[in-house]
Amino acid sequence: MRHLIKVFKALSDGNRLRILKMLEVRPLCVCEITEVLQLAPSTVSKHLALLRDAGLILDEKIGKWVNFSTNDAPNQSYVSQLLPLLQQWLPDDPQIQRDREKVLAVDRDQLCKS
Amino acid sequence: MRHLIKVFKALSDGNRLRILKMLEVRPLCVCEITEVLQLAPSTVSKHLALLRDAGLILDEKIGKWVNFSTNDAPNQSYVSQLLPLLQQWLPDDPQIQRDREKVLAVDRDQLCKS
DNA sequence: TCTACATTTCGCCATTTAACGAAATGAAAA
DNA sequence: TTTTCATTTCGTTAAATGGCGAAATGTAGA
Repeated sequence: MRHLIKVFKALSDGNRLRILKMLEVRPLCVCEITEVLQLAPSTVSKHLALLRDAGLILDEKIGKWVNFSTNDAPNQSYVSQLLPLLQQWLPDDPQIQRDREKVLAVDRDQLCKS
Repeated sequence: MRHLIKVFKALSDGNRLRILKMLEVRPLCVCEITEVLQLAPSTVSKHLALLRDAGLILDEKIGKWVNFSTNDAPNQSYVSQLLPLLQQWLPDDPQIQRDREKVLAVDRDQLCKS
């Protein structure tokens, strides 16, 4: 039960839901997510750690950046059944739509230097 | 998105998950749930209000008692897709199993007078 | 009407959570 | 090696959360 609670807790925050819906578009690094959510990098990092610990996302270090992506082939059954549901939810949410447009416009190399 | 967050928040507490799994056995009143969870009635009432506001359970006042039951025909799509998943989860959790045995043993008329 | 009692509401307290900035970490580039 | 910079960790603060007991609510039965 502990793991299930951890998954639901991870899903019960608006900013973390926004992150998951952004990652449906493509993998992202911390500074890209920071730009879209307009939060402090340390805050975004904490959200991502929570999502990772719940098994909802994966992180892969590539050079200077860490790429975060949705955990599409999870061995945990909770996540493998919840992620497809989440993918079909909130398609018309204006906040989510704005986030996704921003994701498409964001360029990592331009963004992260400033 | 607000409603989805409310549903996930309602699901992200151990005692509320225990309540939902108990209600899979049969409808229950506050004092029966109080007996199984060993919490104060006011605390249980608060948990139930949260689950009701999320659309996960229904309440029906019958005389002195209020019967709570899982919302099996919900018009909200989140709940209608999540409840079947929850029903197939945690079948072997020892805590959940103990709760269900207690539910079967509890007698409302004997219990609530004390 | 008066009493009993299941439930809810209110006020309070301890813990958790989400946010921030500053400092630490670690890899790439100069 | 030294600097740069993406990311994480740490410490702090304000708000949310889960718990309790006491008081309020409302219905059933005497």
